[in-house]
Amino acid sequence: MTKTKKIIGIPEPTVRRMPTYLHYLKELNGKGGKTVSAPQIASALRFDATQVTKDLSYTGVTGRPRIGYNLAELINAVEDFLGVNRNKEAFLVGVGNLGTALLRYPGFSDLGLKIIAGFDTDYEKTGKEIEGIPVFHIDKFRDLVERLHITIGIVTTPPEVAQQTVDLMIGWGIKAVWNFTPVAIRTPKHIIVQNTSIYSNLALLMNKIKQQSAEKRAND
Amino acid sequence: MTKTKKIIGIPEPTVRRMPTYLHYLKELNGKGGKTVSAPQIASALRFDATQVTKDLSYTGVTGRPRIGYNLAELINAVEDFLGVNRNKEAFLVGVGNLGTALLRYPGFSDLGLKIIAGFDTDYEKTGKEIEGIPVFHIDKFRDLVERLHITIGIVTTPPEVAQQTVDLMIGWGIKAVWNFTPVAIRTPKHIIVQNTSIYSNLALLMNKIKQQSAEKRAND
DNA sequence: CAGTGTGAAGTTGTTCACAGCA
DNA sequence: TGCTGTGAACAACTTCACACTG
Repeated sequence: MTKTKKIIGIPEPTVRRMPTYLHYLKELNGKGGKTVSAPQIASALRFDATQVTKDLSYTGVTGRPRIGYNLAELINAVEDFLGVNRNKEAFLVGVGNLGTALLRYPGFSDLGLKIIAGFDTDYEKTGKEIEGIPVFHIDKFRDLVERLHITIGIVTTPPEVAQQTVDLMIGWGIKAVWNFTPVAIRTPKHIIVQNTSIYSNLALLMNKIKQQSAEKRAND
Repeated sequence: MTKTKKIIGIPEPTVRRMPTYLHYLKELNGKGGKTVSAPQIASALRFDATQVTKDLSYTGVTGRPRIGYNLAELINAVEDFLGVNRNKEAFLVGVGNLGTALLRYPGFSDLGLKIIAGFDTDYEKTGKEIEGIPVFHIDKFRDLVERLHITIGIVTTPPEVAQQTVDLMIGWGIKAVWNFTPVAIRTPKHIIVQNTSIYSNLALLMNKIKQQSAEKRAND
């Protein structure tokens, strides 16, 4: 049997919401909370209570009626779900504005990602460290990926060179790509790609604004 | 009649995809293309062809069988849809790593957003310019919002102060908030909020990686 | 035919309704 | 009574099927 078994099947929106839960739960924990209920989470986060229950059920925790979930246990379960402990390492290519900001960003470790090095083609940018993370010339990428067994590549290059950068990265052994450019990247099917476009979110914002003013106009 | 009419009702995923279309269409245009078909777009972007057709239909353009869409016309329609021309102005609060990167980001104008000024509480950061955009102390916010009629606020503060920052901004006249913190912000219902969490995307990436290794293990 | 455009079917995600429990 | 947990109804989005056109 060659058929690939589908193992988990967690709804994508659920995964998206997990970091939000984690953030809130940690905040609660910081305030000394011991238990938390789904309705409580829902009202704080403006989610639907049933949805919270369903989402949390994917982590495997089980709560108690009238009481809710044990906070520490729940935090652990969510962290486990997100794989915070696995502590994956990544390389980042394209040390421009966005790339630099990501290198400086302290929060990735909260979700178990550590950026080990940055790379660029511009010799002006290489040879330094940013927040303790070294920036190398792209020439070093291949060698370092192999030696350090890095499998995740973050792409923050200009869009024009995004595809060729990813092609190279994959050739050099990268298995998962986090793409911050607006380019729709082509990869072999076994490569994991996560696109993160600030533009999509901006488009949503602008559209909401447009819609609201249209409604206001219509109701005059 | 006080009932609020629902005017448009465009699917959110469609709005999200629009900037991707726009980017690809402009690229095509740069190469001298004159027409483009939905299947062509779909194969380049790895989308479903019917979905492309449906998405584009929301812009109001109409294509021709056997030929496709007029490229220039289509780009115009998509830009119009996204409101690129309306050219909205925004203030940004929290000139840290991410805030600085956003101030430096050249691409927002592609979608009609212009960041006019940055604000921070830290006097170390104020009084300078970043990429030509002045950074003021938060004390100046209220006055400038009123004088310049700014309605969009971008929040890149530390999470701990995100809620209070937004409360202030709204008190001072901001109508739409683009929130880059992981905090679920509470606002009056007439305020527009767009959350953009890098963590959600990272969670998605990590989850895909986890799932893939689970599948591989299961198929051994 | 190779494309547009659309109504209908299928799939995925959300919300409701309620059984079970302490 | 206030919560968990779940099966069923509902809503949103995607994909399919096909009629239509130059």
